[in-house]
Amino acid sequence: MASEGSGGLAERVAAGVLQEIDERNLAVGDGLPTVRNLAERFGVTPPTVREALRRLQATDAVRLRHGSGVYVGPGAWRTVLPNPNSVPVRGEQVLHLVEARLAIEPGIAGLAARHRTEEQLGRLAEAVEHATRERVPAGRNFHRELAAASGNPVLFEVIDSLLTARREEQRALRRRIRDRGRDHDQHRAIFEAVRDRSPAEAEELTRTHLAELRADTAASLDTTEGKHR
Amino acid sequence: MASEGSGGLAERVAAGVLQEIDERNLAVGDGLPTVRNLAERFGVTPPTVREALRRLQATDAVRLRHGSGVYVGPGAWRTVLPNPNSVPVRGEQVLHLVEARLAIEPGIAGLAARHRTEEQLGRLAEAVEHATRERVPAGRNFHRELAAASGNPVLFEVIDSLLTARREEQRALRRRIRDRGRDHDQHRAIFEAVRDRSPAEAEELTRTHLAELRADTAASLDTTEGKHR
DNA sequence: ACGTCACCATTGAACTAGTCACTTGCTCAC
DNA sequence: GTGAGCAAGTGACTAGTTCAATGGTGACGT
Repeated sequence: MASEGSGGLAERVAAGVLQEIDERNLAVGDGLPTVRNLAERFGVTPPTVREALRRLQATDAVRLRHGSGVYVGPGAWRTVLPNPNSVPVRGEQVLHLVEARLAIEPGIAGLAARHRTEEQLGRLAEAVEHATRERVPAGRNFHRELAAASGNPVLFEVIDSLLTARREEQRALRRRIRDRGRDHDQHRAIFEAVRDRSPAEAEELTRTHLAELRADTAASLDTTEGKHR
Repeated sequence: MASEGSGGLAERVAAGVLQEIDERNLAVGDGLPTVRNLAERFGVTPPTVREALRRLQATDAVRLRHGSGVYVGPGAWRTVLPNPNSVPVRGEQVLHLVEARLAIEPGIAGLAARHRTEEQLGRLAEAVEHATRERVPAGRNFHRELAAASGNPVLFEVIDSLLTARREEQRALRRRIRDRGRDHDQHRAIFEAVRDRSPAEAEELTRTHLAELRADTAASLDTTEGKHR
């Protein structure tokens, strides 16, 4: 009796849940009805609802907390996502990842220097400070905040996806190849260019920063894979 | 009895399936074991396997064909994906989408002019010709081939994601605002710059091409939403 | 000998019914 | 007031079964 949409039942339920999130203007963290409730609401059984929720969970559109409930996640409104299914990856791909950032991020830095707000600048400053103080991972947060300061959420999502993808491989690589000091100095320089609204300078600093990262990555790959190639 | 990994059973099964795809060097289109087979192999029941497969289906890592079997999809090795759950979107986001492309694609055109192979050039030429001949959507294929010619699969995935996301909204917009003739001329000009290995020219032509698209999109949004804002 | 079509085994899709395990909040003893 | 513990609610998973789509196989007609 149900409307014969396209695709399976689970897909239609997923679309329905998403539609409800949109119509009721639910925000991230808000709770959804229980699985059983959704099941009878859509005229299907719990396992089918679970399939639909798994599909939405893959893109972080919903979050399932065992024993608690189903909640809205931040992935519902994104246009581009990192692949949540990390297949082990060839070293060559890590290099492609860095080169993609080298192609994209300088322009973003330029946009950030032009369109940043005071609040975004503050968050960027905090990222620089935090990394200097704590001596932790550093890079990830800085580059995310830089992308956020561009004012374009889609660009932020792209950079966020590139930084998230293959995070573990990147971490393993960077652990042995980079001295953090230079990273921090370069980050600070980029920050200052953004603060002073100097697009060209921010762009160029970001380009050299990532070019060095690429060179280090390539060098590391040579020494790592050189023996069996 | 199973190893207490992290997350639910379905998540572990999904990881296991993915691992098997990787270990057995399966290619896109290859068939996977049946649901029942996978179920007993992982020591779970069919519904749980189905949940895992739904999760993988969301990113196009596997494809389920009713009555036939489960097959490997192209999404298993991607690093960035378009959001498969299209929530209706505000017009402002469409503008952000175009502006993101404006920030990213010129650099890609430059890379394509530098690193293109003859085969990639041929595919790009075919995209231009096909659009001119058939008078069909055009843009999508051209920009995809252009990104492919950059030689960086990650950049291709980024552009592909931006073109896929909100495809219907973009189509609806472009239908009324663009005369295809100018699009084709500009595409052809970009193609010639790539063919002649002129990075700077390819970059600049792409920039103006997308800048015009952005302007048209912005104008269209004004007339569309102007009345109720 | 060759092509066409009906048939059927295989396989995914979904349901029903039920058990298990985790979370949370409330109650009650201290 | 505070903490331990109980109990209701909820998601996670199982087991067995029915339905529907696919794709190959073999009979049939040409």
